[in-house]
Amino acid sequence: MAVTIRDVAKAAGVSISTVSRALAAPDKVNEATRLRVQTTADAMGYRPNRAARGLITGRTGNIGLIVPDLENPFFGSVSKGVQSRAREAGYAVFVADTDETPAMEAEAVRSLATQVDGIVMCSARSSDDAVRRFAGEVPLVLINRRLERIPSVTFDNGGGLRAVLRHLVALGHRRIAYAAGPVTSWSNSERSQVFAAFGHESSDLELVELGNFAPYFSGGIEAGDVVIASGVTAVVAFNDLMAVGLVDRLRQRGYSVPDDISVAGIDNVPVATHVWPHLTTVDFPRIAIGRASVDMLLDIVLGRTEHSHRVPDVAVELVIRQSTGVAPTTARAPSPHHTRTQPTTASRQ
Amino acid sequence: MAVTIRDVAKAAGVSISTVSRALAAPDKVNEATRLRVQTTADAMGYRPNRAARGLITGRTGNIGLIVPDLENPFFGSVSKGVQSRAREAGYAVFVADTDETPAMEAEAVRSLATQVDGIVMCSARSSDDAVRRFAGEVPLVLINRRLERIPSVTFDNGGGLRAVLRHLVALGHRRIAYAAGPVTSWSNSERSQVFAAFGHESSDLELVELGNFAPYFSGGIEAGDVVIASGVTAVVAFNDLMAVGLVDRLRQRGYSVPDDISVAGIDNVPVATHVWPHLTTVDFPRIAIGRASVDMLLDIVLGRTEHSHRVPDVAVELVIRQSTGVAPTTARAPSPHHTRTQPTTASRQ
DNA sequence: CGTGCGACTGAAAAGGCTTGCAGAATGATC
DNA sequence: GATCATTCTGCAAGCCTTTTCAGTCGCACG
Repeated sequence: MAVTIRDVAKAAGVSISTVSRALAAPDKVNEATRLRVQTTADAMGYRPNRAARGLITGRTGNIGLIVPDLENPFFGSVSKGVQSRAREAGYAVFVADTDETPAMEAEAVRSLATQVDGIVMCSARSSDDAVRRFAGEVPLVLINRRLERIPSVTFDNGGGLRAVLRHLVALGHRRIAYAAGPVTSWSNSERSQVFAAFGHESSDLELVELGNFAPYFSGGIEAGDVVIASGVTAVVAFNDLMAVGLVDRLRQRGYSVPDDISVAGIDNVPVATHVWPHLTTVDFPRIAIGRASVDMLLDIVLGRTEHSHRVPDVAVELVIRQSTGVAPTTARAPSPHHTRTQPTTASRQ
Repeated sequence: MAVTIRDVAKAAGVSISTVSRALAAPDKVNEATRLRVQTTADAMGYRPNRAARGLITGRTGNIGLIVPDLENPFFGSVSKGVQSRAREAGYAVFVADTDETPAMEAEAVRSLATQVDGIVMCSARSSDDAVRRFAGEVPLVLINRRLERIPSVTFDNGGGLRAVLRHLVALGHRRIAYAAGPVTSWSNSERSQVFAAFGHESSDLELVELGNFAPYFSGGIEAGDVVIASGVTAVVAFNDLMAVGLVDRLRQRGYSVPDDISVAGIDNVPVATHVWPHLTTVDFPRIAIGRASVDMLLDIVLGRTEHSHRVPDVAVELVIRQSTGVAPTTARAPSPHHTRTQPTTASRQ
């Protein structure tokens, strides 16, 4: 059915070895024959069978990408970055969605391990030990999780969160909540620590951690009531999705954002500017991160690992928008509905 | 490095053929040996090399998924559906993101064709001829595009749009716009036709098509000004993302949704309920669609194609929320800012 | 005890490709 | 014209499985 190297060889009147070389190692073959082979190959629509090639070279030309949730725009962006860099490098990419469960991560690694040259794993939900085991099976690069001696690309989680907190403090907030994400999330635990430690920067600050909540809109809805009950004037959510849910719930309950309560997210996913008020958040260059992870993986796979195994935290950026404002003087009770004057800021994207 | 069937054979004291059979065709081998082989294979962590297997069986156990934009939540959901069904059936999936360009679709098909058993192609942007050519290269199932003699799963585009239009008419709207999506999009052209044809259902209706606009938030921003200039009282956008951009732009320009202008989207992606007002839209069961497409592809690949080549349009559902309302009596000029009383509707998801 | 049968098992080919090695052809040198 | 160095090119092995085909073995039956 498909045209094989043998067919091309016959058509071009050369041996299969010559065809193989003409296509893969152009300088080891006479220019004239090379051209002839190339032409007939193109004419016949020949495409080398990568499985067969992989069998002998030991490399598949594929990489795997494992993410917790493809519906989450954060991972969509990362996937896009991984995609594009991989394609440039001539690699195809397997994607596996694990529904945020460690079990499926293990399964994905097992089933992918044999047919890829390496795996990029995003926001791994598995235990440290499990992740180490994965790395033993197949070249592995972690995104958004740091683990001793495992290559990873991470971003400055702590710096981002601190920037948000300083911003809120500058606006006069003194009682601030962190709406935590999944317990199994490495970045959640890092943020949680940074949040707790922030109390030392300035005293007279009351920091309360709430949750954990699911890293979705629904988690934000749930968090909304808890935030209200906690009596804070500002809340930072684990991610933008949760922040958006929070804002929605607060409005439902009759609270105005940011007049009664300020809300900030983390991630700067597109939805952050789709909602009103536009979300104050922390921007991660997600596509760049995806691309960087592929570069790192290829460095390892191709054995050109000169540089360190860990990309320094990529810089993050506090993006101040309309969901955070000065702390209310009297707070607490639902304010009457009032529309603020329309900011004229153009929306991003 | 990796443990091969030969290693297992040696360890279990049998031939490689026996190992192969023990694992793949349990009834063709003595129960005792089967157990012994199974055990040692497990103990050694043997995983058959799928490339080698594919070489001989002609099947790879992989399928390809091609989508225009992974960052678009619509395709994220579809991917998730494809994912989960494929995994259940023991298939791994390659994903390719084409950045909405026909050229990349062709490239993706070419590079995937040799290493998958079939491809699911979502919202193909290529010409009919090109798509036909793809289908000639590899078993292909189309999502969201109908093409004579090519298997596809589509949804009732026309019915969805008509439902929205009837809804708007019932609310008293007489001048209604359709903000069109990409020219290369099949569903856009179908919607465009349905929209134009709708004029016949009731007379005294003024239907204007605007665009084309990009199927993103940014496209909606652009569309917003055009909509205002057109003087309509209601607009249906090509998709939710565009509708959200539209709403944002209208608010920026001082128009209230739905008091001055009603806006409806199509797709019911999560963001539809993340924004305020929640978007009136048409719901597609995206995950189910993804799953169905895999079923269909496998039917073809495995040669069990009893049923027709085309899944009947899957049902869609009009979801009425807060972005559409009764037509304004005097319309046109930006209304003063006024907040409507808060609906108490619970948000979905 | 010889024959035949069934149930298992093993040898070997095949699948498409890369690559080390040897052979052929070409050209240059003496 | 013969020799030798250079390119090129072809042969064949090998990558890991599956699967056909033939063979072994034990056992029941005559």
